[in-house]
Amino acid sequence: MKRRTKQREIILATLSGANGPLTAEELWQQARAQSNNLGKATVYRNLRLLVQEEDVQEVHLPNESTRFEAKFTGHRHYFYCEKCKNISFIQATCPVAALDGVTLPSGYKIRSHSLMFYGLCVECD
Amino acid sequence: MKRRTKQREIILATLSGANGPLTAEELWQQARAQSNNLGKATVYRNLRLLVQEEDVQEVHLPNESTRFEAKFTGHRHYFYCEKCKNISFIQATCPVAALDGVTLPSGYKIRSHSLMFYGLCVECD
DNA sequence: TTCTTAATGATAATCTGTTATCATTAAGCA
DNA sequence: TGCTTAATGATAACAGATTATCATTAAGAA
Repeated sequence: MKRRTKQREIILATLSGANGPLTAEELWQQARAQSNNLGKATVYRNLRLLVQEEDVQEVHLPNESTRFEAKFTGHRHYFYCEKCKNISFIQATCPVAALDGVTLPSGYKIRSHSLMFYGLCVECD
Repeated sequence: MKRRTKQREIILATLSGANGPLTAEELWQQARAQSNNLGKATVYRNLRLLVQEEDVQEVHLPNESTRFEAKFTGHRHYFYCEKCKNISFIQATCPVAALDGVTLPSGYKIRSHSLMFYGLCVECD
């Protein structure tokens, strides 16, 4: 039977507390603060499991390896700070949402989109 | 001294003729049609060179390895067809451009953005 | 045309991210 | 508490993309 482990709790808690999507590596580094001999394989194993169970979702961003974030049902975008290199969630009315479901003049039918901003975050500006 | 080779011409011509950004692998496959024993290392070498000289630019898209396209000075977006998996350029007024240079309420200063559409292309719809 | 050497093609090596292996640990039912 | 076995931690193995190596080829000045 499936077991509820301390490690999985920590992994999910770390993701839930993050203010942006994390790579497996970043997650491992942060989660180790709670469980100092946490194995990297355990992080990958649990991420796969959590994604299957839909408690966690993958995020694919330009020029970045796969990131993970705790389940979020809304629509939001990401902000990459060119100085500190951190990626955080950003709250802003989506200026593109109106296009979803639309067929462009060229004949392409849009089902969804991915929008990412680059610039300077609050701390770095 | 730097030499103008047949291989580099073919690589650049292939990129210029493409209707979307290509991965090094795709570029290699296509360019080999013109030069059937073109080496993959040559493709990588020339891509690096062409990027340095700014005749070619890299494009980083979500969940995709680095792609390359011939220099283009405007602003455009990409369309990923969920059926045929091809990525093509798309012409559309940018609904996000107005945000560039803007500082959001949260304090994030936007310098640029990356917008990508997912859906069905003309051939697949 | 000849000659120098930049560039090439083939392939081995490297790097990064992820998965498999396996002995050991611990979740949680009896 | 004891027992079964799912899950873990350490590490080797793997996969894909990119770079280095090196003998060979060919660009282009003389």
